[in-house]
Amino acid sequence: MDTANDLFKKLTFFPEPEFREELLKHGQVVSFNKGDVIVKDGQYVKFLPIVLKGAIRVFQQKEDREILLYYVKAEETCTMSLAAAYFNNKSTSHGVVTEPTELLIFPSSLIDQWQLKYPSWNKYVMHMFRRRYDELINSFEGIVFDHIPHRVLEYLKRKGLDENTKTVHISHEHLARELGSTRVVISRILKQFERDKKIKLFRGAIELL
Amino acid sequence: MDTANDLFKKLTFFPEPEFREELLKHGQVVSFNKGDVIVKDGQYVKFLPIVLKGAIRVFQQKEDREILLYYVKAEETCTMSLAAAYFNNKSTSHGVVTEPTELLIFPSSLIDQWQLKYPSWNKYVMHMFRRRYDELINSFEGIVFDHIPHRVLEYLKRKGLDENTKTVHISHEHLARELGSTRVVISRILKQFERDKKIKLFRGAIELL
DNA sequence: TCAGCTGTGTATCTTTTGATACCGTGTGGA
DNA sequence: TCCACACGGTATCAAAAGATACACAGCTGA
Repeated sequence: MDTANDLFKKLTFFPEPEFREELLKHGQVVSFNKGDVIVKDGQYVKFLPIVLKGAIRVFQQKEDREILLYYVKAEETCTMSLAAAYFNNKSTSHGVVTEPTELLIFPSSLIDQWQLKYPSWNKYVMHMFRRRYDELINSFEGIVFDHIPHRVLEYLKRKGLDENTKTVHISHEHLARELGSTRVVISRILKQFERDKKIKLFRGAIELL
Repeated sequence: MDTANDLFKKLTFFPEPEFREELLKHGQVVSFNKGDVIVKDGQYVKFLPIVLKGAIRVFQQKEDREILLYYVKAEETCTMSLAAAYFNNKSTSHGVVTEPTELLIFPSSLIDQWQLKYPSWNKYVMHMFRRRYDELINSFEGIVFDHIPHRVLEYLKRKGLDENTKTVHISHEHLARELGSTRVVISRILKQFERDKKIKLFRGAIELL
């Protein structure tokens, strides 16, 4: 079992000794459980998180639907929070923990100094921005070009790989939210997949064949 | 009539004298005409552009359709180029000039130094990333939630505002590309708008009422 | 144990969008 | 002048996705 300190040590992409000292000095390790809300739309971002373990689901809410932006996973940070913190803006997104999660959090006020002082941080930030942008383009592409059945299958496969399992635990309702569709449509598609022997359906779970 | 030097002077958001000197020393002003290709998918990005006047349309191409990412307008830079240059990656997008355009271009190799040396550049980069990301989210939202007619109207209104005119010069075909749809669909929708007295159609142009 | 909630299956209907095809009508250049 | 080509109108057909409604099963807490 890793301690928070072990996890911290894994952040090897910040090599500058001086920086690592600062990270330790100002950083604070905090734990969250599934469902905990990290940030809400409209709040100022006082702390910037780096995920040590677990995942944060970041999304925007419009009327009754939501737009999934990305998941912040181990070693990553939340670019929406980063930008909001950097510019002292309110958050425009929600961040919710989806599994037991440990975060390393820093006062937002440090960010702009780090940007100038530590090349590795600078690179890290650029990398995260680039990555999030590419992810969003990908989703975008998916919506524009691919039909929902295709996207459903993609989602399930990726989730299966990520969690290294053949059984994905998710409700049709939730799956619909992830893909920006509605429950009935997803149920219909999944049932067809089951008839095609591509998956097997259970209450709250889907087995990949 | 502004000279390129006048235009350069407008970049007041880079106040550091030392930085301005460097900008002048390494920067080069180049002109392009409508249709000129600035970057292509697969090319290395050797120069980073800041638009002084005009606009660059940045998009990705997949099979026969394209995804519009953004327009780089005056005082802006192209984040895709920036990221590609920073990481020495090949470009994954195309950039094409859509009107007579003047660019200030810099050798890509300078970017990471600037990031650390000049706070104003750092802020500028963060700002651009933030902005592009928000733009993409907006398009995303549009596609997920809004029907095409709504998006067509939005597009026309915004374009009308941008160019301070009631008559937008664009073909149905081109409009379809901008919105990721097809010509027939757009023609159908526009015709309906005309019947509803929302617009008036001309060959190659649309008047807003 | 029973009420109520969540999760799922399914039918019906409508709307939206896309695909294809065909036909005009300007327009600019040979 | 005439032809090729870009532009635009429209009809027809099909597919995709959403909305709504209803039924029923499993689970959970009072």
